[in-house]
Amino acid sequence: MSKRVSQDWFDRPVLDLASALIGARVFFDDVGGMIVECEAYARHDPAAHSFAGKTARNASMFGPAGHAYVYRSYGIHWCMNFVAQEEGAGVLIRALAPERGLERMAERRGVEDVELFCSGPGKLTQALGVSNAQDGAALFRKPFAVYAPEAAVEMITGPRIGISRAVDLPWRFGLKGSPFLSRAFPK
DNA sequence: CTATTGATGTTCT
DNA sequence: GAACATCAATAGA
Repeated sequence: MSKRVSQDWFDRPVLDLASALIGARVFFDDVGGMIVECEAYARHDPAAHSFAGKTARNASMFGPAGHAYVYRSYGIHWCMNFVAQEEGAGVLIRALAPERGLERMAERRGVEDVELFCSGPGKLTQALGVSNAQDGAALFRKPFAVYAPEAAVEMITGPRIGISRAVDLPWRFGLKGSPFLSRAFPK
């Protein structure tokens, strides 16, 4: 396995962080895998939760880089972001290729198909056991661990999913050809 | 395969 | 009241 990163690795502009995260690995309590899909949300981005300013929900986005911002989505799911260098900027982790803790993922998700464990932002938090208890947690300390990519990866980009503002920005990043994406990238 | 809908906490209007 | 960085179940082509 490649090098486990420390806080300074996260301390970079949000688009740089998002592209660096494809091929990186994230584990929570030794459950996780390779990041194959993510999206960048910038400080003055109309689609970002931080656009209208700091609130109780998004406070973690305004904290230091390298921490988690976890929010409730549609009243049901949890979604996890990695906070970047700029205030109010973060990267939504959308899909993982599962590598460790497969048994626990299957239990938490209630499915057997590995491709359904982490192929979406709500799915992967359920598989890893991440919830609002991890909002604001440091990603460079236990029980989290993040590892930089081992080698260069073939990356693709496209419009972000599930938003209605700034829909044309190509700030969704993916590992080309991965079977673990939440959806295919448009041609 | 695509389209539709129910679930439902928090934020926004 | 409406919208929302989602998902699973269901109906139809």
